[in-house]
Amino acid sequence: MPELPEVETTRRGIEPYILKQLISHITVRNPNLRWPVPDNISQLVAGQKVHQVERRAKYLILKMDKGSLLIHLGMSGNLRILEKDSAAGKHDHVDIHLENGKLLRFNDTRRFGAILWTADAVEQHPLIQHLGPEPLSLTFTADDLFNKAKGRSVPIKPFIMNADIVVGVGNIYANEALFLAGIHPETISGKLSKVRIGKLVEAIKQVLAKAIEAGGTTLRDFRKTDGQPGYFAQELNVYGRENQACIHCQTPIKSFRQAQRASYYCPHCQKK
DNA sequence: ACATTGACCTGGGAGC
DNA sequence: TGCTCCCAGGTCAATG
Repeated sequence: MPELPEVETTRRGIEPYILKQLISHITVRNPNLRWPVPDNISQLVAGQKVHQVERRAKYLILKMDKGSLLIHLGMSGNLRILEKDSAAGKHDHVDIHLENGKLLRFNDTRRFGAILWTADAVEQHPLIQHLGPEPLSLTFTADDLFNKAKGRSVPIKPFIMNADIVVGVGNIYANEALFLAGIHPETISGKLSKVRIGKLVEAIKQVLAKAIEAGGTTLRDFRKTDGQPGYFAQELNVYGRENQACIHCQTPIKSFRQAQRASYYCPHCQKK
């Protein structure tokens, strides 16, 4: 479900309800997520206050008194704020109870998500430590991406989806950014000029920023924490638009499988 | 070090 | 209706 804009939308949705609140306890109905939810998670977290609600890549980080709670939504995860006695459905795996009577509920059909605790600085955590720059930060530049692409033979699409290179760019926004930059998804990363890499960097920033503004992209099950869909789906130019006319030249959008993911592009506007 | 593929899991839709 | 197959927003681990 979520790429960076959807995770950021979720962060903004939950922050007002959990910031400066005390967590009373955590209920785990099914600990079998991508990694097991620690069986003592409730003892680890109970009684602590939430000091900050951050996002790093697609991780949500709740900074507490004695450490941080790391939450990843995987492909199908979502978080909702509910009243404490709300009935739990089939895929409502974890409830984080607040002392104010609300609860933060983690729902994840496919269970690719994760809820983990770390007592150390999150930057040192093995899942965080290797991550590349935030795409919307000043550290993500044409120079940075160009230097990383040097000598690399991977096609540009899987390259920008690699979180070691830059974080937060999933399948939807990789397709969209490449369209905006006029770059064919199969272009060899190391063969792109600095100018074209610069266009790509700007396209990634633009598409992610606009998607956050729109509250993310709702395709199937993504919902903001208030239950409303995100509205970026109507601004998609290529993703999911196979055989439909390109908005610039009317050429039918093409689709193919690349690194086991669906890629979409305009054969006229996007060159290798 | 880098590139590629498989694996995890559930549900929805297409086709027969 | 029901079965089988393919697909889905992520990303780590294993393999060359």
